[in-house]
Amino acid sequence: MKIPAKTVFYTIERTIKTYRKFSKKHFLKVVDDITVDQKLVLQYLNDHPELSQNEIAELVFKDNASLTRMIDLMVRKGFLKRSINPDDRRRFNIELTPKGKEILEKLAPVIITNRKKAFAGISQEELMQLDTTLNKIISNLNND
Amino acid sequence: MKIPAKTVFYTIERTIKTYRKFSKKHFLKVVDDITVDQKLVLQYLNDHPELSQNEIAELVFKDNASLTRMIDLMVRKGFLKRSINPDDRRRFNIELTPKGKEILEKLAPVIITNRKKAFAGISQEELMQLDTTLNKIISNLNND
DNA sequence: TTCATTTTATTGATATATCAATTATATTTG
DNA sequence: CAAATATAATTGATATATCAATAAAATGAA
Repeated sequence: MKIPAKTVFYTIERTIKTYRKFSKKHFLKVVDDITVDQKLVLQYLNDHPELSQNEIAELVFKDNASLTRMIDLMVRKGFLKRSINPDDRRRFNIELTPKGKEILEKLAPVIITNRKKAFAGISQEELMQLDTTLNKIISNLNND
Repeated sequence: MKIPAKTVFYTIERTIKTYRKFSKKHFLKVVDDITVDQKLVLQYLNDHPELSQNEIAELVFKDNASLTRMIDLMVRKGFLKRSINPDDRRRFNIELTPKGKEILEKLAPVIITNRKKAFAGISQEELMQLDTTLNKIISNLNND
C-alpha cells in the first residue's frame, strides 16, 4: 500500500516536470527558440508593462540575477526592448517588440489546448480541491 | 472568482518551490553544504546501491549530463566513492562514504518533521485525492 | 540639505539544465 | 566472428539558479 505523505512531493515534482516537457514540445511546434519561462515573462510584461524586473522575478519564482540574464537574452533575440525609465532611473521600461507580441499570439491557442489536454476528465470541483490542498501545504510551509 | 484551470500549474509550481526552499533551510540547520537534490541522490544510492547514473537521473528527473556533474561534485565533497564495475565497464559502482551516510542519518529526522509540517491539518484522504488528481494530469500529458 | 539606508539592477563564481556530439564498452545480428 | 547497433557516461556550449558583492539611483531621517 502506498503512503502518500512519503511520495506526494515526488508526484508534485513529476507533474510539473511532465507539464513543462509537454508545453515545451507543443510550443516548439508553432514557435521556435522559446522556453516555457520566457513565454511566462512575455505574458506578464504584455499584461502589465509597468512591472519591474524584480517584480517579474517574484512572479515567475526566480531571482533578480536570473531575470537580468533572461531579459538580456530576450532582448538579444528581439523579443523585448529595454529603455530607461525617466521616473526612476534605477529601473527599466521593458516592452514587447512586434516579434514578442507575435509569439504570444501564436502561443495563445496552444496554451488553451494544453490545458484542455492536461485536465481532461477532471471536474471543476476536483481542480478546486487540488488548488485548495496545495494552498494548505504552501501556507503550512510559510508559517515556519 | 478564480478559474483554477488557469492557475493550477502556477500553484503546483509554487508548492514545489516553497517546499524546496523550506527543506533547504531545515537541512542546512543540521548539515552544511547539501542541496535537496544531492540528498535525494544519496538516498537512492543508499537504498539501491546497484543503480546506474542513468537510472538515478530518471528517478530525480534530471538528465545524464547533470547527474555526471552532480556525482563528480559529490565525490569531490567526499559524500560518494566511484569505482569501476567489472561486470560492465561502461558503468560505475557508486557507494556512499561514511560522510555520506552520516548526512543521511542527520537528515532523516528532519525529513519526518518537514513532512509533518507540510501536511498539518490535511487528512490522509485529502492527500490520497491530491495524489490521484496529479496522477490523472500526468497520465493525460503522457498520452499525447 | 546631507548622510545613511533602501531599492533596482548588474556582475562574478559556481552549480545545474539541456541538447548534441563523442568515447568506450556491450549486445545484436547477419 | 565481424559489423552494425545500442547503451553508459562524459564533454562542450549555452542558459539558468543561487548567493554574495557591487554600482547607481532614490528615499528617509537628522
